Amino acid sequence: MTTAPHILIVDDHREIRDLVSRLLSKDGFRVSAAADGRAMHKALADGRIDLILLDLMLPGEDGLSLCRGIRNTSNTPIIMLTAKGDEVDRVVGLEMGADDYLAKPFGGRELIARIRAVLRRSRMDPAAETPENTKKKYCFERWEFDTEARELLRDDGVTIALSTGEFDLLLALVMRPHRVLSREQLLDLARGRASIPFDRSIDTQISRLRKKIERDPSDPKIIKTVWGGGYVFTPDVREA
Amino acid sequence: MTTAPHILIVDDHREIRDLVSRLLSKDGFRVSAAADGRAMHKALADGRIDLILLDLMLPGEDGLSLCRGIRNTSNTPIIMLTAKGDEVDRVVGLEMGADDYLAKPFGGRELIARIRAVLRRSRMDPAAETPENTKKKYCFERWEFDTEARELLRDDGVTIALSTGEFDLLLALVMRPHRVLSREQLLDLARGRASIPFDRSIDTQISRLRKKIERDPSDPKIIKTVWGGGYVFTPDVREA
DNA sequence: AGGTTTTTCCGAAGTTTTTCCGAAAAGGGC
DNA sequence: GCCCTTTTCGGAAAAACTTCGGAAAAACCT
Repeated sequence: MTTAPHILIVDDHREIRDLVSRLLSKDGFRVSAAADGRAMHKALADGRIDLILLDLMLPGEDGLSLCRGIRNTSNTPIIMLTAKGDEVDRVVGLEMGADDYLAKPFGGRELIARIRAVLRRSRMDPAAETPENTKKKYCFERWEFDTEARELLRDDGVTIALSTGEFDLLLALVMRPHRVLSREQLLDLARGRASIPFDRSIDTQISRLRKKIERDPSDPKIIKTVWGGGYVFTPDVREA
Repeated sequence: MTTAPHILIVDDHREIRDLVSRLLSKDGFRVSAAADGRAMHKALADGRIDLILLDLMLPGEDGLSLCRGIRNTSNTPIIMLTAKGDEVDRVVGLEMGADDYLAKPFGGRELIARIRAVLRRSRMDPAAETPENTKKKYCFERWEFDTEARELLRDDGVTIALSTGEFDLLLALVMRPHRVLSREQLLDLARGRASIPFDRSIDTQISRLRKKIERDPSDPKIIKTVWGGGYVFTPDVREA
């Protein structure tokens, strides 16, 4: 994140606008406020807005309609705010193109958590431009891990091919050396999914990775097991 | 969560405290109670609290101010309790960092539902980085305790691996140096569970920890025994 | 089909808890 | 202070419990 995200709060109640503004600025966001659709469009035209908090109930043109309007011209993330946790509203809101939905009253921390989540998703979405892909090669021990060719090159010239899963897992590990990563974290980092109760797929994958990179897979030196914790990538990593 | 969440009720009325305590224990929660801010801070320091029920009106420092204070040092979820459903209070409460808000009188069902909801949310909060977790390393005596790699590094370069239990226990101690901690507290802090009558598991764990970090495990200098009291972590701890 | 990934399964390995007993510390009477 | 009793602690050993590794089979994906 290079600069603080700019959030636009659209709500006709002054207290809510003030409250949210204070909450968000205190957390380091830049904030603008608008009381109605007109003001919102003006704010959108004026500056780069990273996310819109949009009240469902607004005088004049309501939130749903504004939401649809915004979606026609941009895909700025939108979080809908609504007075009651009405399920129908939620479905409609998400259909209209909102990215998330929050019922009032909401805790400040929840609001911020949701904003972060939506921003994270929206930033990842346009694919490609993650820091993970910018680096080309990682060196550790006797290996050179080429993320472009998606293969491992040993110092004696031997090349080892990696499957997609092996590649993703190794990348997740190599980017976070010396840190214990739980299976859950690894699953999230390497596969982007949550774990189910008795998920052993990470173990299997680790096992296959070890067979490829460890000198003695039964006594691993590179990827160590932390009993009850997860796995650690222990060597120092040199980026190239 | 593997064990029952520990809830702290802060209210100056004895009846409320007792009522809520009974209500929550019956539902399987572990409960502590505090009558004022002082007692609250003590309870927070003494054990692992998963959620705080905080009355808005308290003698001495009021709930809002306490809430803000807590937020400065941790992000333990807070549910505010208030005598009247006053809108202003709620706005202020949420701004101060409360996660939810409940007007008295409230039903037991509702209280428990709200608690569950807040706990669920806080558990999946991706930004659940408490100040405790942000700290990476603790130094004491000849040791550097790396909480990310989950290992101990001695000044002569030797590294010692720690099991989950040893790690949790050492972390609980290191975060509270110079304080006598009872077995019960340690069990709560390190394992998040209550103790059973003749529980010696903490003793055994301490013994194993001593073998790893004490120069002479039979004459411990770092983790000292307080006869009839518990254990103290005596060295100064430097956070890094 | 062919390679890859996930799930299942169970023995192996590692950890934690409980049990148990002798040792050490406090308390009390003399 | 000294001896005896009671309580608490340390740590070895055993038991109980969890987690891990890896083979094999099933599912998945093109």
